Amino acid sequence: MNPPPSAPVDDAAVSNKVTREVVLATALALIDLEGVDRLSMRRLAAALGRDPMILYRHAANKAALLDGVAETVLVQLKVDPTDPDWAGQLRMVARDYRRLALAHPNVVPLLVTRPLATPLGLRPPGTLRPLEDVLKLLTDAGFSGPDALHIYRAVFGFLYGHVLNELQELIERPDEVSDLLRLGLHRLPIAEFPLLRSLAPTLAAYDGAAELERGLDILLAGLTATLTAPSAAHPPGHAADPAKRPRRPQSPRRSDSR
Amino acid sequence: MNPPPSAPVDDAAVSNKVTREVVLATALALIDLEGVDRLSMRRLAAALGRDPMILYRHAANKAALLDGVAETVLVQLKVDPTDPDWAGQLRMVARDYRRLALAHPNVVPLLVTRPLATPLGLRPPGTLRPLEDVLKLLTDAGFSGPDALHIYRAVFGFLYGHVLNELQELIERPDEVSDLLRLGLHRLPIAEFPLLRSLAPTLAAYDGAAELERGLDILLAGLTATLTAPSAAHPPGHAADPAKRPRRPQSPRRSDSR
DNA sequence: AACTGTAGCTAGACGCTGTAGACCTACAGT
DNA sequence: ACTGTAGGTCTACAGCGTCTAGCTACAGTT
Repeated sequence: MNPPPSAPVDDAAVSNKVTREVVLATALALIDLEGVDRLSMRRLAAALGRDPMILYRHAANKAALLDGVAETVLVQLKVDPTDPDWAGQLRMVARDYRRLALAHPNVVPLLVTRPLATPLGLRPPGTLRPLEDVLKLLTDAGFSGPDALHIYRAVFGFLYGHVLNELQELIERPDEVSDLLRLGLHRLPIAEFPLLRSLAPTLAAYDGAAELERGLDILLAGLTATLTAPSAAHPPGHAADPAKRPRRPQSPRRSDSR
Repeated sequence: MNPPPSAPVDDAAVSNKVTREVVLATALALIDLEGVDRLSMRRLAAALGRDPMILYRHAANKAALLDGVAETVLVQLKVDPTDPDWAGQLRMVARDYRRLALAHPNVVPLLVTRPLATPLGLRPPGTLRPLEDVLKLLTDAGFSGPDALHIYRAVFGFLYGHVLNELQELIERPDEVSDLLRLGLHRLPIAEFPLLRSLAPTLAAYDGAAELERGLDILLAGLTATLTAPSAAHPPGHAADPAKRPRRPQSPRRSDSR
């Protein structure tokens, strides 16, 4: 019955039914375009061609609406909890998360900030889906519950941090030629920030994807070394070897209620 | 004519000169107390017992004022770039950062969010001080500039992420007895989030300090393994020993420029 | 002694914000 | 015909950030 979603609702496309999805999609579009703090209920309503007050039919208040936007981005993060290659799967999730963050940089503040104000159980379910799925992935791979949680925290913690780092370095004035100028580093007193200034070319050549992979290399190697093999001290030397993964055969853990 | 208008809301001694430090300190106090979004220019001014417009004498606008608050917190992060034990020094910085974040949880959104809107060179200098100092620490230890930058990014990325993770899990209703209730996990449909619910006790028993140390163990070990000569660095495993750390007589590059 | 400059602060206003409350309309079920 | 409900609108209010103008107190100059 529904005609295709007809998403491009930017300038008052009227007469469309205003569903929650449309509201959130439009909000996301506006945020992508102008940033979070330029989004007001009235602007959003104007983009929908409606009265501001309809919005409150789909979100209790503005904060809830922003939670919804964060959720719509985060539900795109698919985890396959049946993948036997847990490390590879985590890698893919990490790449996916990075991709989402780069696609919606203006939403990242919401992504990292909103959960700080909301207890776990009250967060939008779409936000918790990846957590649950990763836990399933890891427990099925043989990790204990607490270890699975530990790995989740380590990987996603690193992921949050990486994304924030990468986005921070993205801000620049691309019209400038010299690296120093693009990054605004010329404003820094040379005497106080000699190294930072001298690293301008390196800063400008930041390769987020590679950096992410290297971090994951280290993290995953370290995690398996400390968690799965109880006695093995980590053998350093090589870093990237996504193919081999030590796996402990174990009967799949059933979902137990407490 | 008017004696100071009315009762100072906070502990503001009214007849005090309103300096930038006082403004920022009061703003920080208000944020610690009520959170960032309850801070308005008018409230802040009221806490100072003054007209809102004085604030613009010390900050160009509200965003700049928030930058100032973030800076006042961040300048407390001291790095000793002369410490020969670079890994130990990074550990201490990490612990310090975590301590600051826990002391001012409401400021953390500012800490991670504001740099996203400001190019490196335009950030408040206090914000960049730790970066420069860590770079000095690492280059003095023999790392190349790009490697130093890489290590900085890895450690601080992890640090950002860890702090966000830890603060997220802090939110709860402590009046509830059961872990499930405290975290609000009882609201989640059991069928969809079995693992998450079953891990309530583990979630509740989160030990942020230990988690940070373990992450640093992995990260620092992995970094030294991949970046320097394959000579073994300090052993991971157990963490807390801020006093002394094994030192590596490093050869490659000693850039002692000044 | 009067004049000017300036630093610190205040008063008022403007346009914008989030959202409460009343109200309207169209339609479904009884 | 009556009632309930979902969707939508209008008006209004308190609060927001910040612009402009102005006040006071004092320094230095003439």
